[in-house]
Amino acid sequence: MSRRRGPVDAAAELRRARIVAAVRAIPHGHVAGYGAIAHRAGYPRHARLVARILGEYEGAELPWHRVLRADGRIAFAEGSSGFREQCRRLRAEGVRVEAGRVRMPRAGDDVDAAVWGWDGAG
DNA sequence: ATTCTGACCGCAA
DNA sequence: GTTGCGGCCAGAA
Repeated sequence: MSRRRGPVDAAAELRRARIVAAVRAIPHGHVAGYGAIAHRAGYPRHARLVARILGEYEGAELPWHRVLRADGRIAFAEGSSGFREQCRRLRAEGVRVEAGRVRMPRAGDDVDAAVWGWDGAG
């Protein structure tokens, strides 16, 4: 293949691998923000890259549904198939979703506190 | 190189 | 609570 094997591709693959690993590390029944995942993967300010990568893994074995926006809202447009699917999967593992959003501690102050923050259902 | 896009983020009003 | 806007950065055209 004529696929480039240079350092740029290598770096991109590493980013992808680290981000996927961070997503897989989210415990069952918990959620995390795009930015938090990026930060934890070692790439702060790469929230949009996380979103992009999740899209590539659509359907693959990856708990993509546990990734939400920083404010706890589902990133898909309300009513879209993606929105409904994510909502369904979250509820299936006991996460409380109200009006397309999950209660999350505020990101920004203490990143670590926000990373695996969950809805507090119980 | 330049331009456009996006499952985003933070802050201000 | 909401909306708007600038900032952010990798990928694709």
